[in-house]
Amino acid sequence: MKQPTRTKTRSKAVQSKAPKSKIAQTSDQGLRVPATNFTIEDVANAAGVSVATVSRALRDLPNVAPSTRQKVLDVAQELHYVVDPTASRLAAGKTRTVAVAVPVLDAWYCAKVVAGIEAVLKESDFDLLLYAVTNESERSRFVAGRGAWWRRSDAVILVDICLFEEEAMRLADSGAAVVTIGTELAQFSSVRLDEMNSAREATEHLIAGGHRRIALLKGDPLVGQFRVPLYREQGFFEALADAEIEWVPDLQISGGFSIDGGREAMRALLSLDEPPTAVFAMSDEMAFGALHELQRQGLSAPDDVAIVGFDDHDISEIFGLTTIRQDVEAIGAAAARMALASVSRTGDQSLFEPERVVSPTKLIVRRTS
Amino acid sequence: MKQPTRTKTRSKAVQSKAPKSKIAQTSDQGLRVPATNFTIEDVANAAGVSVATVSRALRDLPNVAPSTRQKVLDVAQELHYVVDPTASRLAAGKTRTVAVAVPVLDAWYCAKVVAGIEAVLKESDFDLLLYAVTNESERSRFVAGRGAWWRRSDAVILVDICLFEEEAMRLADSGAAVVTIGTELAQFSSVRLDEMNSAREATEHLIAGGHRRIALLKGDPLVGQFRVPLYREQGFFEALADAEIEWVPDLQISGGFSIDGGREAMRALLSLDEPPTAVFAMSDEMAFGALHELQRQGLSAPDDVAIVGFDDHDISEIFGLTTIRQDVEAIGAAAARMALASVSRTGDQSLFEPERVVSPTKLIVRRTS
DNA sequence: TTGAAAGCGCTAACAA
DNA sequence: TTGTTAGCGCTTTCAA
Repeated sequence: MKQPTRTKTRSKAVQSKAPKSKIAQTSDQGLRVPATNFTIEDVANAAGVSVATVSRALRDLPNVAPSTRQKVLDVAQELHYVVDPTASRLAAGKTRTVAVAVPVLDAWYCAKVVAGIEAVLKESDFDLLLYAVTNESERSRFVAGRGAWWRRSDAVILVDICLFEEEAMRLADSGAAVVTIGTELAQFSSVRLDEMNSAREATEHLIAGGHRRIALLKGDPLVGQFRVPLYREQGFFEALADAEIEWVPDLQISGGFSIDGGREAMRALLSLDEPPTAVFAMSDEMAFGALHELQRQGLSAPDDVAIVGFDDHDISEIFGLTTIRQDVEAIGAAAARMALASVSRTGDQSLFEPERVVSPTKLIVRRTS
Repeated sequence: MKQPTRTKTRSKAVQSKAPKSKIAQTSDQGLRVPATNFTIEDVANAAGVSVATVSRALRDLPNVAPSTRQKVLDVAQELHYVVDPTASRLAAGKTRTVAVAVPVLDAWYCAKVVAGIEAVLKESDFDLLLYAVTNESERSRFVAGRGAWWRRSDAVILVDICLFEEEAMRLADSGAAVVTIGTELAQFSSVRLDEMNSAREATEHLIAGGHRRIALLKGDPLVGQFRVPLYREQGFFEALADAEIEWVPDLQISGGFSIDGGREAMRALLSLDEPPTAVFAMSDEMAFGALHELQRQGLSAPDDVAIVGFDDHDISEIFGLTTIRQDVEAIGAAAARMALASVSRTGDQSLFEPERVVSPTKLIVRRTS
């Protein structure tokens, strides 16, 4: 028969006290948290019950006598006992952790999303594993099959990560609950904006201001299923079409969603034979760069070129930037809630209908238009 | 005798193939990653060796015949086998994870630090658990004893988290390697700026510009051992003293390190009977707020009030803000490297001398001064 | 060089 | 209501 080596040293007689050997190491230092880590077995011995009972009591499961539960709680408290999350995970198969993947960490948008997610997870005592999935190779490693998050998290939230259909299928097979932000895939729950109408509204605002030569400051070339730039583009074009404005290809330029990119793009636009009188930037950060370039050339918005951005970045108000406001933290929070919901659902994840949330946006008119 | 229920179904005869039952579920779908998760035992069976050998082979341990190792590697590859990190942690006691605690997630500074940390951890295949430790109660829960990170991470990096001596001692006892950013504690390795001299340089720059009525835009009231504001303050005062400028208490005001706070503070300063002619803001974001308020009142920098910030935020250049530049990502990266170094060190952590890095800063003169 | 087997600390059937 | 015990999937002596 199996011989419980470790336990053997502990006397059954010890009742409402922790095993002698371990307590000794703690001594009577009062405040200090013991360097020794007690196990569930220590608690069981000290409380005079079985480990199973301790486990139940600590997790508020039914079928534990109130007095027993209290006893266990007291002992655990006294011993500063905390369940080892790793052991718990191994035995129960739950990690109480969600993995979050973002394309960049130090962009305003991503930081806000993560903040929104974290706040919600914290309420449920879930941990957050953070991954920057910056390029193609990182993405495919993360997504296909067993990324680092695998078996370390119950759910994964993809923030503006573009997936190919095949990758999506693999992810769906991974056993984790998946929620996407910014993209929408057949298999997963998602939260996104009504990109098209938001972009259309921004563009219509410019048109209403009398502009007919409007440039589009876009993001990078697309990969996978990251459709955000496409949708915004579509809204932009529809607005033009409705106003019967002819589209000039030269006025479409990429700014890579960055400040620097916006600056470069604006420079290019201004050097055109016939520069635009207005610019719709797909992100506020690109708009900042554009404003900067205007300023450098002694020009200003809206006098020389009107500008509308997208996001309502914390700093946009200072620039007086007209923009489309979105509540990024709320988006993160919503995604986190979906993730928690799927995790707590029992049964095969693929049997549940993906949930879809469209977060509202609002045109904020300021001075640059 | 112990009866291996699960294993029993697998025939010993199966040699260089995975157990029939599991393979069957995968079928011959080619690309799809099998829904079934293989275990080390499956690999062992398929390779015709013991689990111990698989474990050794996979971790590049010595005492494995080259041919055996290759065999194991091949089989593992074929089965898409990936070690379960949880089980591995439980058995080996290493998590390959570091916990990062920041006071806020959506501040420019914190996002950059986290980005720096993440980039380094990724290189070593370490995961990053992210925690926002916003208030006193969260801090004490995180730090004292067994926070959520406990036993889930080998190291913890505290970003501008203020600790009381007692809390630091508990943390030191926790068994995790600890690195602090922004603060310096006796027990832990740290990376910080030369706050005092940086602040002094900023102030001296203002004084050199002829200013004698200089306001100080500080952070919040202090808690624990978060000394950054104190050090910057000290540098500021020393510069004043050196120039024999008398200090006016009214000119010292808190802006909570936020844009809004900076705006409020500037408003208060401007409503003074004798407003300052210059402001040293302890962060660029507060400086942005201050600039905004100036602008609102039809004033500008440096004509009406000169402003110097601290950080060199991505957007500072656009505002033409004179500031103290720090390389925040590098700071995060340095801290991460220290954390990895301590983790890989064997033996009692407390026996090692804490490492201390002071990251350089630089005064960037622009238009606001 | 390899394998057998005892854990790591917990959860969850199943018995009692 | 409580206890016993077989795992969870891996690492690590200790033998062979």
